[in-house]
Amino acid sequence: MNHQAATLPSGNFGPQDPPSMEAIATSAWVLLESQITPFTEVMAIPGDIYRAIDAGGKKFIARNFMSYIGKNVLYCRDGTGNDRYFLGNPRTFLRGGGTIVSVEGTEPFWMIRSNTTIIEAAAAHLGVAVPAREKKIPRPPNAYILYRKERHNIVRDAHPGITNNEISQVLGAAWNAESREVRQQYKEKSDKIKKALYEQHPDYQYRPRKPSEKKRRGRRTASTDEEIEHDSDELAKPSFAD
DNA sequence: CAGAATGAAAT
DNA sequence: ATTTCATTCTG
Repeated sequence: MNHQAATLPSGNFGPQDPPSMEAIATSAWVLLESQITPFTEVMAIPGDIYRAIDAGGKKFIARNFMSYIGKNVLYCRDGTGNDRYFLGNPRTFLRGGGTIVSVEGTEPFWMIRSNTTIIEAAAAHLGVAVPAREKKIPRPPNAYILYRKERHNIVRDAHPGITNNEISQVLGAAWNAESREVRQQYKEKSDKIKKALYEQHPDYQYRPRKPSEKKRRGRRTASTDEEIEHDSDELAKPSFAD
């Protein structure tokens, strides 16, 4: 990191002496990237750096970060008085206690609960690859899943009162006993389905939830009383001091 | 939701 | 190496 924040040209510099906007954005990204952890959902960008980056650079950074968190992102100005901006998924901002207000035809604004003032929002739509409301695309079924799906009812009818778990055991054994040819056929089927999915959703990407916060929406489980999920909010959520 | 089976894909 | 989730449905 040879470029420090202070080194970055702040504000305006003539078009005659452009220190390469690309270089600025790139070094800014390098700097920002260092603050990314597996739990990062929101990135804090120092005001001077933010202002030194042009629209293209912001887009560039936004894209990079998007690929990190796999979510749509939005720039927001910090409303707590700190000279910095946040980049992250709108939902995360909401979770932090803020409110994003979007007036028709206008760019979205971000408001902080404790603040009556509307904070100006920066660059909104990154106008790309963000299908806005991309519904959750189910991951494609693998060969065995297809196999099981097919015979589920069959086995079910053949064994009154059989439980699903048992069906899984039965079909699991059947699957392993199946010839390579047969399994290969299902494999091809699954590949075909997968391929179709990728064609239909070019930007589809499997994104498993963070290990251990599985099928649990909103709540925290302390089954064994182990360490409670160290909230990814720690870093994710901009701290709003009242 | 857990769970049971397998496998793909992500971390 | 480990974890999620895709399929299905009862408990």
